[in-house]
Amino acid sequence: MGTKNRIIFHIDVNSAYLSWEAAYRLQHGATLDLRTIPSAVGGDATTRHGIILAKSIPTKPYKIQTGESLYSARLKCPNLTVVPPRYHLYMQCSKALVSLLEEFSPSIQRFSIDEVFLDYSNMDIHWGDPIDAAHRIKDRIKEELGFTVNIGVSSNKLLAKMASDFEKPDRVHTLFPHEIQGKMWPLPVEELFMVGRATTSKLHKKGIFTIGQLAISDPELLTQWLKSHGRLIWQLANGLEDSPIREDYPVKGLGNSATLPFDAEDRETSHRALLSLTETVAMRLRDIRKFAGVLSISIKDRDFQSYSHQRKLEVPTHSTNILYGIACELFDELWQGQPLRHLGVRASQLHRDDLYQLSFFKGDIERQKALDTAVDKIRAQYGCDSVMRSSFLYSGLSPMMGGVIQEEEYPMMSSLL
DNA sequence: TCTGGGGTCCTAGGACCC
DNA sequence: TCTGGGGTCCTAGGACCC
Repeated sequence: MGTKNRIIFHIDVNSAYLSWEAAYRLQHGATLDLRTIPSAVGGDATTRHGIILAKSIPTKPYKIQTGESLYSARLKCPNLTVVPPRYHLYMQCSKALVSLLEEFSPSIQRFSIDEVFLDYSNMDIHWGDPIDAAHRIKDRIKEELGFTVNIGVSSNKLLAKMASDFEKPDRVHTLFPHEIQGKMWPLPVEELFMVGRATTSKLHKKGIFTIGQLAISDPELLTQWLKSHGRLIWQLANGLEDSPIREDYPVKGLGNSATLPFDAEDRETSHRALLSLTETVAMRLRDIRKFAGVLSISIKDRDFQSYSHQRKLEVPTHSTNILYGIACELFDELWQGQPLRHLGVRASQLHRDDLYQLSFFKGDIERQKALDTAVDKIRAQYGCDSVMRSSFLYSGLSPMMGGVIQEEEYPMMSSLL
């Protein structure tokens, strides 16, 4: 990777879930464009998933935040139109976006479902001036896919990402190093990537309110005070960032968690929820041919207090039954008896699933593997609900909890961009 | 019926070893 | 005896991102 004269694009779908929903509905006969009215994509409050996942630009005056409860959003904006999410649709839209972008550069990093970095360095011989090319890309996405994006253009990923966050929608913005003082430093410090709620409040207490004030602070003092994070945000405030576009890199861990439709008050119900989550996690592990080296469970009680417990496995595995057994042991060691709102299961320290160590349990491993393989095949052919454990009948719990099964697992965001 | 679910990375303390 | 110190591994919790 050349360090000089890189040209990086950051493509950010405007109000992604909502735009995708609106585009899909228009293509299927709807006459009203959700993007033109105060509207939001939100979860189902009756099953305690009632939060705002995405909101339209006309909701701006109401100051509704993503992640806020529907209840509170409707207090702020009584005529808010809320539609339920369709994650499979959003993954298809994301995929279509990436496919289109791949025409313009071989070096692309999918940063999240709705954000992509594209390395345009040396691509001007094919597609011309970067700013012109960014406009053409943006316009093609609008025409061919039916939704708008912002494109940020700069010489590194951080600045490109900050640029794409400027005025929306359907815009191309630049933020080259010489523009940092004028365009980025006046912004509130909380708008800097990696400055979240906790850091914002600490910075405010020290009188730092803008990105510029952070940038001219003493990096040594920031480092003493906020450890490595202090140095990181000082560098980002100064536009100093040089990470490469990472086309593919290994997934570090994967997990599923869910807020239950009702509190789990007894051990059996919690175990059943853990089984449901473990089914999904283990199937995903098998799908990417990885063993879990560590299994973690997490719980959240009525007061939103979270606890977690994890264990390194003596023998890494992706067997549903073995992982479920460990999840239950971890749960029994962790749970204090209080009603639980939320449970999670997560696998980390992933290892390749070939070349596993010979052990006394090899016969058992092979037997578990044969069972899992059979179930995976049936589910692939007839759907996830074609095979389920009888304990889920009449339990009020889904046999495979945890969002969407991805077609391809790809790693999501890292703080290193 | 107020508060989701998917990730990555860092820190701090204790165990353990030399 | 009156209290080393460096290194690694493991675990829990918290910060951040979308």
